[in-house]
Amino acid sequence: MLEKKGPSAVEIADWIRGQIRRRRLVPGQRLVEIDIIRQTGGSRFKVREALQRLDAEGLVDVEEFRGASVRNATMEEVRQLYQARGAMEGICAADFTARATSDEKAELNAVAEEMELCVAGPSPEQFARLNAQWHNLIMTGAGDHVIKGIVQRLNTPIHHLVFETFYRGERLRAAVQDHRVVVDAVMDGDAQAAERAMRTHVINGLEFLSRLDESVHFGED
Amino acid sequence: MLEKKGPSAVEIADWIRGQIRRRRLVPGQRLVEIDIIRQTGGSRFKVREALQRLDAEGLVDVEEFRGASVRNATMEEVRQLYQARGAMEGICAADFTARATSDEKAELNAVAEEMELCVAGPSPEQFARLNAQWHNLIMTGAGDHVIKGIVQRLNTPIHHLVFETFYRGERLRAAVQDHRVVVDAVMDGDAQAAERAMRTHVINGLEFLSRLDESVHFGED
DNA sequence: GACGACGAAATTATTGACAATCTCGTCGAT
DNA sequence: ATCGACGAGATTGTCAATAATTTCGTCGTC
Repeated sequence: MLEKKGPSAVEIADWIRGQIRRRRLVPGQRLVEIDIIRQTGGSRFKVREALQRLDAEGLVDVEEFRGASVRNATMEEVRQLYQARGAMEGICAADFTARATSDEKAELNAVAEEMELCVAGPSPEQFARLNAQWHNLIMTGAGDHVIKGIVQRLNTPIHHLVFETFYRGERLRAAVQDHRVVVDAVMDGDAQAAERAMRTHVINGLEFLSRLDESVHFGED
Repeated sequence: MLEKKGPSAVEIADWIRGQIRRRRLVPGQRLVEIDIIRQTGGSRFKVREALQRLDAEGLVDVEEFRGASVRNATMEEVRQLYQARGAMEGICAADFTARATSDEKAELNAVAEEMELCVAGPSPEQFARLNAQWHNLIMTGAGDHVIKGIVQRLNTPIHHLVFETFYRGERLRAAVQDHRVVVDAVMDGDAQAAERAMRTHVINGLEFLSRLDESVHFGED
């Protein structure tokens, strides 16, 4: 799976995180050490260290003598993760407005325009890729690398939920409109407005998800 | 050190985190496995798992074949941690306003009043204890346990910095005033105002620290 | 005296064997 | 047929021995 002779604990954790993001590992599923050792080629020490890292992140649950399993986030937990993410990405939007170069702002605008075209095409994967690129551009251009790291860790448990919403055309259209408001504020140099718009955008995603949850309850096991 | 026969990785991590918070372990200092094993009574496995947890938190730096050392936060890192903390505690203040019981609000007010009396007495430890209690009351009463967990993890690298500011009378008086504004907004039921006030309060702490840093540079090694 | 190669000491990483614990199916008594 | 005790298998926890790597002091050469 990994070509190097000895993957580090971080690399193994990344691998497991990737499996969870792709839904190859689903909430509640047990993570048996031996299987991970076989699939990653890591030593037992490294695998257990990786599991502890993920437990510290809140992504898996490690219990004494019972091993690790993928944690199942409750709707309340999801709500708080979205709230936190909205607040932190809001900060980044404000910092981006104040600190990003004009090249970076132009690129942000370009990606937003590409997403506007992508709304029509029925490709959630493409839209999700552009969406991640757009959000990352802002956090990187803002220079808030610490906050970016926090957001990305917070995102893992809700990653598939975000993706889920991209199958709904109404959500795509709303997201594109939200992005436009953010980009406009950035271009105007209005940091406060950019922050508000970004936070609103993320909370909109949460509320869309809540309505979905009420009718479908796809997050249970 | 710990009375139980086998402390878990979480307990060892807590112990190390406590040592760092008390400045018994300072940034740059190396964490030798054998020493931690002797002091905590944990097994080698558990100690290494604990170090990985702390590395995931960003509190220590684990390098291949070189072991762990306490990370040294830059001023820019501190700024981002404060920004994130301010945003998240702001959310909690809003949620507290909307969701806390009147008993909890009364207790918050009581602690704030106790702090006002404590400004005169020259006991930074007592003030710090009350301060932590006040902030925790809000996060707990808001029901935002996930966010509370995030904030507490973010806080560790800057804990001693916060404490440092409590030796300055001007900071104590300013903090007490900030708290008063938050409590008033909570009592008025104005969630938005509570959020703004809380965020301002945390950012004020950061700015006080920045001014301190410019003149003293006590954070270097 | 400065510089670099060498090697001993310290520390971390890996491995295998074994102990402790949990899970789950089976069997027997009522 | 139902319930509980028992035990085999699976999985995790611990320990000790060894390998791999870094660190740092020493020595020799220029």
